[in-house]
Amino acid sequence: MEADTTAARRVPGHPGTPAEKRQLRARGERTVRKLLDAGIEVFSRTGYHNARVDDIVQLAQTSHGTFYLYFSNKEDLFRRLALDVGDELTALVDDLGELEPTAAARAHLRDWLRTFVDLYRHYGPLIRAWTAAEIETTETGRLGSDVLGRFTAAIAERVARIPELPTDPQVTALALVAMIERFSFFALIGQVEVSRDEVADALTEAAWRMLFRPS
Amino acid sequence: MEADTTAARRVPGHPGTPAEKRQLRARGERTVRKLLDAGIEVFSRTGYHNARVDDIVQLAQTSHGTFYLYFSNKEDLFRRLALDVGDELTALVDDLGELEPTAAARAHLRDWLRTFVDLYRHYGPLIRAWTAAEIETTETGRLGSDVLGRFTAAIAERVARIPELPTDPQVTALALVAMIERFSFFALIGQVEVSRDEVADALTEAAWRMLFRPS
Amino acid sequence: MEADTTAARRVPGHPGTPAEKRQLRARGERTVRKLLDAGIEVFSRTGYHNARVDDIVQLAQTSHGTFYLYFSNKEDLFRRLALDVGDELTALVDDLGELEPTAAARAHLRDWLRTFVDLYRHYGPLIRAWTAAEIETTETGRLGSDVLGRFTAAIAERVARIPELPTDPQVTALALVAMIERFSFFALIGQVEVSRDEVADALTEAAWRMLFRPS
Amino acid sequence: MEADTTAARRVPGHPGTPAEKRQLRARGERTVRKLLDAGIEVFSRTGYHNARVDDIVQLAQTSHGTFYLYFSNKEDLFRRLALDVGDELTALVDDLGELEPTAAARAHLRDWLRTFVDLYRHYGPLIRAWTAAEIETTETGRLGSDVLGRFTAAIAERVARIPELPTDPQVTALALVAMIERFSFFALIGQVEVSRDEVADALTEAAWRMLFRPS
DNA sequence: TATGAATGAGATTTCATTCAT
DNA sequence: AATGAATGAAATCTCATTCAT
Repeated sequence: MEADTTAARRVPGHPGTPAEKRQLRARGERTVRKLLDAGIEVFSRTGYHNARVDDIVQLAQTSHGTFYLYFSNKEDLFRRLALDVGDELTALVDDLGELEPTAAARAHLRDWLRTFVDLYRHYGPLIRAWTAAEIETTETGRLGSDVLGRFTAAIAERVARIPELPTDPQVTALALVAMIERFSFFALIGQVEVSRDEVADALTEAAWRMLFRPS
Repeated sequence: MEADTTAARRVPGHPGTPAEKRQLRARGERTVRKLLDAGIEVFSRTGYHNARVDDIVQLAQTSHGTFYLYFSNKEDLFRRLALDVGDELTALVDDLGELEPTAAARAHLRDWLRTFVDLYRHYGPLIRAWTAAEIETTETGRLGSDVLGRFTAAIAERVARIPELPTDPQVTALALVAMIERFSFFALIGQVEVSRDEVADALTEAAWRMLFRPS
Repeated sequence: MEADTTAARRVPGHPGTPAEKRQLRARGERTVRKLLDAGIEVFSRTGYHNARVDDIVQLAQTSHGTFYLYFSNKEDLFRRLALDVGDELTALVDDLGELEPTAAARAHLRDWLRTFVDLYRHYGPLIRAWTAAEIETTETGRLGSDVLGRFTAAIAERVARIPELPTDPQVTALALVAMIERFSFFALIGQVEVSRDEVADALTEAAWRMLFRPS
Repeated sequence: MEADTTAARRVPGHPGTPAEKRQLRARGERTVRKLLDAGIEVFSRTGYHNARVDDIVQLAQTSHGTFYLYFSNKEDLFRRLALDVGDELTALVDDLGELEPTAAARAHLRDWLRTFVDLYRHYGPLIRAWTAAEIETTETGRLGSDVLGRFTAAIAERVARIPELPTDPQVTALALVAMIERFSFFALIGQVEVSRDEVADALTEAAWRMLFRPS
């Protein structure tokens, strides 16, 4: 088992060292990845509070000790996942095009919503955990609000450029986000029997009606 | 002095056994009421999972023993509250008038949404706990889905009577409910700074736009 | 900090799940052993019902947590001990020689009864707990009956080979076992002041009289 | 509700008073009787420790308050029952005739054992609870030992009058009692399938063999 | 880097007993 | 004489986190 390592050390000079170190680092990274994935899975299945470190560790096929080697506690793991989601959502919002009453813009919105629904399928449970607001009212709780706030703000910015919209862009954006998030959730838990595309279509239609008068 | 408490000892009180079985006198009823109210308050403040029976009991100014006299555990209390909410929501939905493109209907909807927002302010934490899906995926969890399903169905029924609406009434209703519920939530937790009436107005506007073309 | 402990939350650890599942290392095994020994000691001193997990844990010099790492509850520990006793009794019964009206056989029986009395001194409290029938009328309760049944059956088999015995071997064997067990018990709790050897002698004499006519 | 009482008080002089008092006393006695009977039943079913005051009270169709009106606690009820058993056993032992190697004496013994088995059927669980020695090592615990001691002593007295018995009468008597008690128990719980009379016959035969050489 | 074992604070739950009517 | 309600001490049990190897 140690044979390879020994062999590597035989190589004279530094060349071998980095490689070996990189090897170890790779292993650690793999472990972290396994834990994060397990975290998503377990949080999804049971929610933040019912998730036990033990469940995560078992699914990741590691030990408690290892868990605390990489994360300072359960919330820490959650926070890292939340940051990931935040990044994804931020990236996503950048892809959102202009909101104009054109067929092209509408098609673009539909595609964008499809991506959102996919994202929600993967990370939804985390997003819900934020909004469930049951997490200790600390940093992590605010983190969720912040991400959601930025997400909404970015949309509001687009909404603001729509002429002749009587309502406050902030409020309209929030109504949109609310609908999109919750509808995705309902679709996810099977409250309504629809495919990913149908969800996106329905949301597109609803959003379009809210934003634009018919020509 | 006597205290054998093997867990397996008795069938672990199917939730609800205690209080539903016995015929309560006035005093008992008062106590149950106090506990239920304390439950709402505590669940609101800290969420379902962070709520400890101890908190509820303290707020209700009774003892642990008394709590378990009437409820078999925390979830049991929650279930009873959830049933109440279900009743209130069902009652509310009956008050929803026809959805027609008239000023009167619109005013009625706005009033109705105000009532909803008030209700949400009182019971919101419970509703969220349902949807957070963090409660054991048992009876109680389904209870939430059921109530929400009935609520949505009732709205769908009204929506179906609107002529010339291109989208599926079920889906439209769900989009509406999603928006209403989540927007109320965002408003409640202060994600957006708006009064009860402003929330109702915004929701009315958004809903109206989704449902009706301008004359 | 995290401490949601709704009882219903997990299937309440079928007794035995913990320790039987995991592969124990030396240290773990030592701990289990300490707990089992402490269990015998505490059950002996105070009886099954008065024994608190706390007592066992203290005597074993471990913590509550550790106890529940290996046993799902008090009854689980008891069950494991009962299985041990069952094994010992089964092994003992194999050592019982033929029952013949010879001096050698009688001497052998006396020795055998001495061993039994020793065993009873060690495990008696457990055996009594079975028969006290105070333990939940479940698996564990039946366990006792089973072991006792096998024990009696093995003796009955020997008895059946005695010629000219007018009574039913089964019944005779049970009468013997009844006498042996209960007399040991009386001796143990000091109902009668006799040494281990005196108990064995008395039982031998009584048994011999029941089984054989004088030559 | 107070009407009758008032009416009774109208009757001049004492005549009415006693009758009324006697009435009340009778009611109280009936309640005590109900509680004692319920005690036997519940102790029999579940043993001393698992018996909850609540079970007894429910079976007796009274309330907690009433229970503590007549008994100072659970042990008190048990003690009163134990005293009853003691009385019965003492009475029974007086009926035991001489132990002589005659057919008449043997027949008498068999009848006596039948009575014992009947008694055991009714009070056995209490007797076992004594001997389980799990009751707080107080007065009540000793009570059981005492009764059993007297019972054994009375038998030892008869045994002592048997000529040519090589073993100590005390020890022999105890062996007899041990066998009788435990065998009855085994029969009671169905360890062996025998009728009351068969139990008595088997015990008679075994006892006789222990006490007398064949003529 | 990894791990199984151990810990103990904190939550839940039971039930004998007392209280007020 | 009777009762339903309330109590709280004491027990059980869980699980996030630390430790020793």
